[in-house]
Amino acid sequence: MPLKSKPKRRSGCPVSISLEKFGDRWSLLIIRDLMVRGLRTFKEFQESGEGIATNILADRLKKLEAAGIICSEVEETDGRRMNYRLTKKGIDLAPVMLELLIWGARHEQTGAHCAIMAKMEENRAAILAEVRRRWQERDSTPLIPKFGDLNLGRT
Amino acid sequence: MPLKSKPKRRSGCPVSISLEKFGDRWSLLIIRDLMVRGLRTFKEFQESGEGIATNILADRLKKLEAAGIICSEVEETDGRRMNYRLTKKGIDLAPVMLELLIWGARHEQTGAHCAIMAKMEENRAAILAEVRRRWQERDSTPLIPKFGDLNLGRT
DNA sequence: CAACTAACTTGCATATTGCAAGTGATATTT
DNA sequence: AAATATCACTTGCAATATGCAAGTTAGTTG
Repeated sequence: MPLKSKPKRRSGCPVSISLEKFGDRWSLLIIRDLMVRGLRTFKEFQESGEGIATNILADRLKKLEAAGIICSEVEETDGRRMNYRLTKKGIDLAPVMLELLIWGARHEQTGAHCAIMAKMEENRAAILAEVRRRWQERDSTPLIPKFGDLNLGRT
Repeated sequence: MPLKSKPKRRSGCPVSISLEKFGDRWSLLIIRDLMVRGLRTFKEFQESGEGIATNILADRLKKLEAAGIICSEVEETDGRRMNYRLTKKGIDLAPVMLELLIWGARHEQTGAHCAIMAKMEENRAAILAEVRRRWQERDSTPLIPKFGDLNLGRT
């Protein structure tokens, strides 16, 4: 079981240690889906549009849970379904995610609308507050349904 | 030459696209070293303390340059030496880096001092301004020499 | 010009990923 | 109640990426 088999910490730098937890091609996409798209289940992540393989998805969910970034519980109304959710530690990645989003939208060809991005840069604090509110109230209606289509305040 | 051989974009999401550029275990560490540790050359990165292999380092430098995040030029005083430097696009990753640093320091066992981290959280804007100033003025004295040992304002 | 150094390459063993198919535990349908 | 479907994974295997040690090349120093 290749889970925590490599405890060799590269350095004491917080950036380095953070990257050991979620510095790969997939982890942050799962976190994004939990944070702003309202996805909760294995199947939903799988069909999220990024094309992650099921074995990798299972592995990342396991690692993120081991790292205390997400947690999981069986859905009451359906015993097969697992519901994943960000922990406090996980939702605290919101600022990282937001800055990543802003950088990408500014410097790469993306599917995000300029006007919306401008608004996000102006209102970082408001957006972060909204993300945290949704997390706390378990409000899983998507904040950013796919990409570029933000619903914040009045649409 | 495995450089831009995989142009399959996973989705139009800015986060996803950003991760395609530097979402691996090493790229952000190189960027960190350029941004706050004042490292410039291949050898310095290699001896940076994280233990990156030379082939991987060469590959990442090539990719980051291809992505427009860093640039390189031959040192005038020594023709063998290449000097790497962040571009504007690269220095714009400072907010991502800072949030990554803050998250890691808060949620993981790291070598960072609490008092300093508290200060960083309070003064995000000032720190970012300082990082940008150093970049603009090509001031490469390290802002964070190793880890946990910050020099900001008066020591 | 001989020794040295910086920045890479190369070869090869190992680890990680992607893909397709399969499994087992519920749930739903007939 | 039996058959079928769904969900969350596993497994096997080929392809890719990584880690490590040992070159190679070009420029520099003595």
